[in-house]
Amino acid sequence: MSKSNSQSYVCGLDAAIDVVGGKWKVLLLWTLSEGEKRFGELKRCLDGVSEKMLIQHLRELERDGVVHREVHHVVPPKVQYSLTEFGVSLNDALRPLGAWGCEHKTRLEAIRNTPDDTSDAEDLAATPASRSA
Amino acid sequence: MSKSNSQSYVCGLDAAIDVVGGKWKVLLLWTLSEGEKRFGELKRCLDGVSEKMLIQHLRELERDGVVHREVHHVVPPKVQYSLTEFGVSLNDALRPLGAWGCEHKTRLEAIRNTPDDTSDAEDLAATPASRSA
DNA sequence: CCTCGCACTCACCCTACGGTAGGTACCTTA
DNA sequence: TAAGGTACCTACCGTAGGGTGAGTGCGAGG
Repeated sequence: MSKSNSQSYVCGLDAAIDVVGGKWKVLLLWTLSEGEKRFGELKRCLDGVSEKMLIQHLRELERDGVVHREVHHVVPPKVQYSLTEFGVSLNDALRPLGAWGCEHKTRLEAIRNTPDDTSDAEDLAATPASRSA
Repeated sequence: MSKSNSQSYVCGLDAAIDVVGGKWKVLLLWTLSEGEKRFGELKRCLDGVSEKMLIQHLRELERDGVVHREVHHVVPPKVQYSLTEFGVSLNDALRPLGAWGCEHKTRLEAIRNTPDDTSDAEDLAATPASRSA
């Protein structure tokens, strides 16, 4: 992502979103929170991710210090990925957000699956009808 | 964003990230958490956002039900944006993440400002010949 | 009269994010 | 001998996310 890279984050949220803002990043964290996993396992767990993206995101997460990469120099290559304490703390910080998303996910899915309502009938030129949150 | 749009979210985190995953979304939420603000105010608060993105993100957040848009039909147009209860709950859910980011933001900034280390000396493809383990 | 500010809209452009496909070095199994 | 698995790398390519700049309708200020 790197939305505001190479300059100061405003409130910390930027930083966090920056770390976690890839397409598969949160899935990776989520999956790794179950425990150590190797590359192929992750690939199978995420199901749909391309190897390129998996590696890329793993590298970024490693670089950010949230995942640990352990290479075993054995004949069929074996690499274990796991969360660092940093990553665990990140996962903890993400938990409320996950709960929020879980709680409202059906609603959000519904919104996103509507064929684009464009329900701005009451825009700058219509009756200010009663709306409710 | 819409990383996995029109299909089920895996763990709720996807959904949340989807809502909040724009470049300025979290900043918007953060800014709006201070209270009702009008368009120009937001523009000045975020400082650097283009009007297009501001509107776009505001629209998306409105569509997701996290911000409320109130149009006053006065001669110089006046539009007030505020958080809905939904948005407030989202902000609450984001707070730990913000705290996490705040706590580690210097570290993350440092990582992101390093001119790309590529410190993988012991990789799988480092020494092409001498690797018999 | 000209311009500015508000709150947008529209058109164009460019980057980077993400996907696809093919290749690598080594060993195991059929 | 061929196929397959492991953990990658590399090049190419399409799209969408984001940026720039102009225009709009209206009143206020210089």
